[in-house]
Amino acid sequence: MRTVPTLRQLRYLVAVVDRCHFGQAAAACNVSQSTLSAGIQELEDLLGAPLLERTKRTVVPTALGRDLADRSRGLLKGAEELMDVAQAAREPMAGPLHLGVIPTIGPFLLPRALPQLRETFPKLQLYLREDQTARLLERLDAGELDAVLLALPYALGDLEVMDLGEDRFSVVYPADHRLPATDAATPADIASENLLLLEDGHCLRDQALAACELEGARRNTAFNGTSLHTLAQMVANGLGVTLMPQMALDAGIVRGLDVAVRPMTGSAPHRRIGLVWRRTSARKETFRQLGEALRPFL
Amino acid sequence: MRTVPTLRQLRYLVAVVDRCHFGQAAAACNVSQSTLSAGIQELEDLLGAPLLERTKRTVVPTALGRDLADRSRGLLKGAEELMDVAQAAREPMAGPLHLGVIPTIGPFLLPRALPQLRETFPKLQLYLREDQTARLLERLDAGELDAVLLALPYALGDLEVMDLGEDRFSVVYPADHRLPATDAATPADIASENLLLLEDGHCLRDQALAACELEGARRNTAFNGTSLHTLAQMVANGLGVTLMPQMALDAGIVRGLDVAVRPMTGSAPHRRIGLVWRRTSARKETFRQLGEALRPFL
DNA sequence: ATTGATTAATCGGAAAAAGCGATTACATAC
DNA sequence: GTATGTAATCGCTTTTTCCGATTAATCAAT
Repeated sequence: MRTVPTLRQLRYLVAVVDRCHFGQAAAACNVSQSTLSAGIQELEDLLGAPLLERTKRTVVPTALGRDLADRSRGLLKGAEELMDVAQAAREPMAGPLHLGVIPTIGPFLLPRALPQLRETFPKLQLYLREDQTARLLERLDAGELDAVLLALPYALGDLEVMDLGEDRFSVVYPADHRLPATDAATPADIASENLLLLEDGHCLRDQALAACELEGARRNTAFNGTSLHTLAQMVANGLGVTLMPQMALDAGIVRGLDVAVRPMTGSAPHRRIGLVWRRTSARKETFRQLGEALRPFL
Repeated sequence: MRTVPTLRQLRYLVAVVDRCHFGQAAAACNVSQSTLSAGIQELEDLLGAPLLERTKRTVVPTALGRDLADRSRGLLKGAEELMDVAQAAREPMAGPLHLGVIPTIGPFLLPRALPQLRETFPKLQLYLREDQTARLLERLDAGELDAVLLALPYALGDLEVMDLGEDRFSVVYPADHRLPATDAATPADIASENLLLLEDGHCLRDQALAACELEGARRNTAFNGTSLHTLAQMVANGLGVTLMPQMALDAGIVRGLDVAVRPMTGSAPHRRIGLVWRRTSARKETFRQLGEALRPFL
């Protein structure tokens, strides 16, 4: 069991490397300059190599110093995470939680679910960010978000997923449309129509096509909607038909519009709603409970 | 800047979680039982949550305790790595180094290079392991190897690669073969022959085929060699022709065999020799110097 | 039930460390 | 030169860390 540097020493190192100034680094660490200076020297003695060049009037970290400072940042972050894990274990449903949501879920699910969430978890401070899946996952990876509420299937990286349930697609078409008013629409019905979809980047676009076993390549791209509300308007104006998730219909997205809605036959085309988080996250229990609380609203 | 646990406390936690016994854990940490006991309590106070269940006579870690112990192991390992990085910066070419080598490089390159390496880097303790690329990379990932000497192209993960140079393929055929004794062989020449290759799993098999722009699918698989030496014997016995890297020829693999060797025309088919290591490795400078020292032997 | 053995927690005091303020040493700017 | 800004050093105090001894609790054997 070798002697290793203390986190305190590493914190000092990081502070100096960041600022190239002992005095300021000491202030940032809330210790005196002499204390910090001594700490750095201990570290250099222990490692047996210089970490800082003190020539001239300025301090410059050596290559080794920079390398070790980088690694130290990681270690310090890991130590902070320990605190987070413990805090989350003590009170899973308290504190700030940064949640990402995609635009085809957020506006429909959250207005219904949030009041109940606030009541059930009064100490939870929920910060929401709405964006497309890819960008939310970037932020999740970067640690800016704690979890993301999105639609599956989607090629996720090394994340943990909690499946919250399915969300079926229905066909929305103009009320005076020639489609026979039978119970359910078939993929063939849709294939013969002018199918309106969200613009590229929305996962719903690909998921809807895949779920209905339709080819996306030869789609009419002249009429791409920027939101599900836009799409509904476009259908009401007779521009074509569209696929709409049940969640949006439940939220009344076609209320007041002169359109008709039909379920789809057969394999019950749907997307799945999932809550995902980093495999290393400190708050898995928090997410699990959050997911359970959201489930009834699907 | 929050208060975080000390590495010392984390070491205590890991020791207890591993052994479920304060006394043994204390002994393993070279401290008294009272010291360790106090350290654990500090940690529990700091985190505000119990890490160990002390009911009955036995100690059982809580779920949180296990989780934190896992994370702590990572942090402690990271701290040890700091020491390694510093040590490697002080004396790059000293200490133990576990190097993996593939079978189509090791037996030809190392006998020539090792004496010189030993002389140039007398303090380097080189431990060698010979295996196929895929398995070496697994061990590299697991931290059992520090670096791997292999042949490219190969689909590597997130590794750093140092290119050491190219290694050309030549055609080896029986001395009495009908091939005209022109200077160089073409891919077409080879395509019409019974081409002998190493058995599956050897990267050389695919690399040779790719470099010569030959399709591998319809190859005769009845005669797969288990080593380049075997292949050379098979050619001498008139079973077909084969592709041999220059490195093996230089090492005299066909010496005493009744075969002929011809270079290949055109795009000079070759594999590249590379030294790879983990992007997070503590000893990049060591590997760089090692690579430079190996280069002249290609 | 009593005794003995094992184990973790607790306590008092010693040793080590971490920290501070003041001072020194050094380089640069004026 | 002198003033200024900076890091290193020194003496001293406070805090932390650690140990050995003791206590309290549990379990096993009698």
